[in-house]
Amino acid sequence: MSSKPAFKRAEPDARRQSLIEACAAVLAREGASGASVRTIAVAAGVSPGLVGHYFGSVDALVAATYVQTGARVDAALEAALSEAGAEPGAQLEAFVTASFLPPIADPELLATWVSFWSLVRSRADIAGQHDLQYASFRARLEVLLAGCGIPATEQRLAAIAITALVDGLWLELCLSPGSFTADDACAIARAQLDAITSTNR
Amino acid sequence: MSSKPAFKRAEPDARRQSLIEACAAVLAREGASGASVRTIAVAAGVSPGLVGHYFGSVDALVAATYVQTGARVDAALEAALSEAGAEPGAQLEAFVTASFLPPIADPELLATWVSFWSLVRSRADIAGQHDLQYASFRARLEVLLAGCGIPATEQRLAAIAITALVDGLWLELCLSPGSFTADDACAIARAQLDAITSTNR
DNA sequence: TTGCTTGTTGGACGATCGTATAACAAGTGG
DNA sequence: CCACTTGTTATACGATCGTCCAACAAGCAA
Repeated sequence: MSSKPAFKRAEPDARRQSLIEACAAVLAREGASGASVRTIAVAAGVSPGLVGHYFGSVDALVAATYVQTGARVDAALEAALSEAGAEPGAQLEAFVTASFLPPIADPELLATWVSFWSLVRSRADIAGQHDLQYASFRARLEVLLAGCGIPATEQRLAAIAITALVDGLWLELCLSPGSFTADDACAIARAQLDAITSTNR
Repeated sequence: MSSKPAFKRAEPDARRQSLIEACAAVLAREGASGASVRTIAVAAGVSPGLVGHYFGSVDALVAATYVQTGARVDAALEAALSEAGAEPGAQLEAFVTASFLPPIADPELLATWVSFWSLVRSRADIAGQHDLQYASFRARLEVLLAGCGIPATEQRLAAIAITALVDGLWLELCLSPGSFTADDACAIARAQLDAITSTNR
């Protein structure tokens, strides 16, 4: 009579990935203060010791979760951009409104992102990752703005404005989902893009 | 030979206020996960037991801190509004750009606010206070927009857009103070207000 | 001064935190 | 079928968490 195995071994990368996903889920559900080793381990269906085994510490796991979440967002943005064709205005619009469409407009992803924001001030590694992420986003925006004919002297402020609007809409869509819809957010973003591009045409 | 008193009694309201201020300071410095009874008590210069005595629990203290912080922001916004004169456009501009001037543009206040955002998803009382705060802000904006001649059908989305931009600029001004200045934020906000009001003139 | 009220302290309590590690077992090569 | 490697579990440890409460003392009234 054979009993089923007590656990199943996994590829190191697969196990790391599942721990990261569990960490993101816990951050979304309970926030940064609820992301304990045991809670994350339960969410991943493993024992608490595995967190230390693969990441060394909880802080490192949270940082790795930020890195991989940022990469996932970047990939989704680039995918939306590549489907927009060659017209610069359409590219910019697709890049911006992608934040309000799947897979980025996922409430769980938004909530996880808010948790990262809350950690920026108290953790240097999270702050560093944050700066990288947002500098990259703004730089990408500036390239797209340049393609739309925005003068170089105005690209920086325009990129900051778009980033702020996207973040603000993303935030409120996460915290008060009842106050407006993703379609509202898209319409608002398109209006701002029109205002920016039409004054320099 | 008289020794100095071991502690000094305070008016209940004054003590409550100092605990709230200490809580806000800790939230700004360490985030929501660092806002423990002992840390807050040390920041306030009192013993840990006083938190339970005045607020019953740490959660209640944090909620009270959100309420009083929101009231402080509201008061500052109204003060900026009352100094703007009677012209509707100037009133709207003053109300919006006040978020990037003292006393609202205080890095510590911004950081405290981000901590509240991070608690919305996991705590019903914080979520309720958040909805009250933002519904009030948007309603105030809609009145000012109406005064500028914005049609009733467009007031809601315009208020959402302005709120999002302000929050986004506020957020990034807090998390990445080096990427742009408060003056940049004011200029961006003014540009958005011009875009909104000029299309309905 | 004396007594009373009560704001305040400081520690006890069990629960949970992060981390480290010994014991176990799954999967593989012989 | 048997070692052997190592992914995995489970537990131990000290620190810190939130809450509670008995004891203390500051300030006022008499």
